[in-house]
Amino acid sequence: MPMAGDRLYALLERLGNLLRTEERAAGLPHGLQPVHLQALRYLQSCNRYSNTPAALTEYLGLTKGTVSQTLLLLEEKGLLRKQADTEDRRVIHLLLTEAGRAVLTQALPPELFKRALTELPGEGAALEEALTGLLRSLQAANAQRSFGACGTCKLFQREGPGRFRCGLTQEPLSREDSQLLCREHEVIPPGH
Amino acid sequence: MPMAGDRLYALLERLGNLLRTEERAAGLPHGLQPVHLQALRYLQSCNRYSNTPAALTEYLGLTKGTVSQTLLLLEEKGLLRKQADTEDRRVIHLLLTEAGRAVLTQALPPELFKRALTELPGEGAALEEALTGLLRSLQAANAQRSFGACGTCKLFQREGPGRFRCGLTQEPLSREDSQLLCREHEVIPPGH
DNA sequence: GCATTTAGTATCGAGTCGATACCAGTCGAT
DNA sequence: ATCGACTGGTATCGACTCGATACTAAATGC
Repeated sequence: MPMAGDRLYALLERLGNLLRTEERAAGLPHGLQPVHLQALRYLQSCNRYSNTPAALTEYLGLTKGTVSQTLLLLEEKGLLRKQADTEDRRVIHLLLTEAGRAVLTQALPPELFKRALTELPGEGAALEEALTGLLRSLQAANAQRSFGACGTCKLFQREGPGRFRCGLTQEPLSREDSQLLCREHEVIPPGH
Repeated sequence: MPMAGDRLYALLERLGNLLRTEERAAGLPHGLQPVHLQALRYLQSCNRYSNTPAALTEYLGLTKGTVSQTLLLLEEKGLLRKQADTEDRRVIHLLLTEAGRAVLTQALPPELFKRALTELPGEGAALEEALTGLLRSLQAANAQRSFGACGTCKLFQREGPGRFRCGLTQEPLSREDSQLLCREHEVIPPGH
């Protein structure tokens, strides 16, 4: 007698497999593996504090050695370039090149996925919310960072229309900044 | 400007990665890879027509050569045994051994996942339905089989309380049969 | 009977991934 | 100011996945 959780687990696993298969196919023309596309996509949507190998490692949930290899390949293909940090000389920033951005817009998100989404009954908002909750629970259980958008962070401060500030670094933030993923993101606790 | 579909895509991808990581950890003590656990789980929940290498290949979305290797390893570890079909001597049936079942009950579903699920606001039923719809769309777009439970098939016939029949093979089905996954499963079209 | 299709296996190479070890830079404590 | 602990990143190695290709054997269709 399968419990309810088992079905949901199987469902998520199957969806994950399908997405991986699609990513594999999407990356094939460029000689890229699923994990390469994921790395590029992260670098496209993270803020300037979170575009380092260490942050990417946490995001992907892999070891730093593995990620280092991935980055080597992406650099060889000319899809990103490395830039040393001026403050901390151990840190390296990863910047997408034009070629890298071109690959992304061409390969992701898969066309099939977008089409399937339009046929979904009802708005995707509720689905998105439920999945976000599940992801947050799993991340908390694994002591993982949440990597949410800056504007949804506990430390995000509104100072006026279009004027924001990060409570951690005290830096001012633009509206574009507020939509980028941040490594230091902290979920706002449920009790508002 | 990220569209709504992009966020959902990223969400599913991240959840998939997390589940893979957990499966990796769960299989490690047994020397098993994520795909091995997935194979065992499928064989546990499929019906007697669908426990063949070919069916598993379609379910996992891999090539038959790859799956053949996976099965070789599982057989060496004594987690499943192969049984030749009596009708068609090309086909082989895959049966879990006691050891195989033991691994499954021990390793899956991950404890962390179950706990995270209990904290989900509202029932998981709606979430399950939405994800099933999405999965069906993607499967249809990829010309993939649905692998649904027998009792949800277009060809499933009810003949009385607890008495069912398969419209394809014309065989009688028990209540337990009706809950198993079938390779020949066909989704009931939306218009009821 | 002969060609075609289907189920499954064998082998090879590219590439992921974790483990381990290592180097360089930062930070803190005395 | 030097020592030690820690952090960011790289290098190397082995186990394993996965697709591609080629192959055998059995069923099927004409």
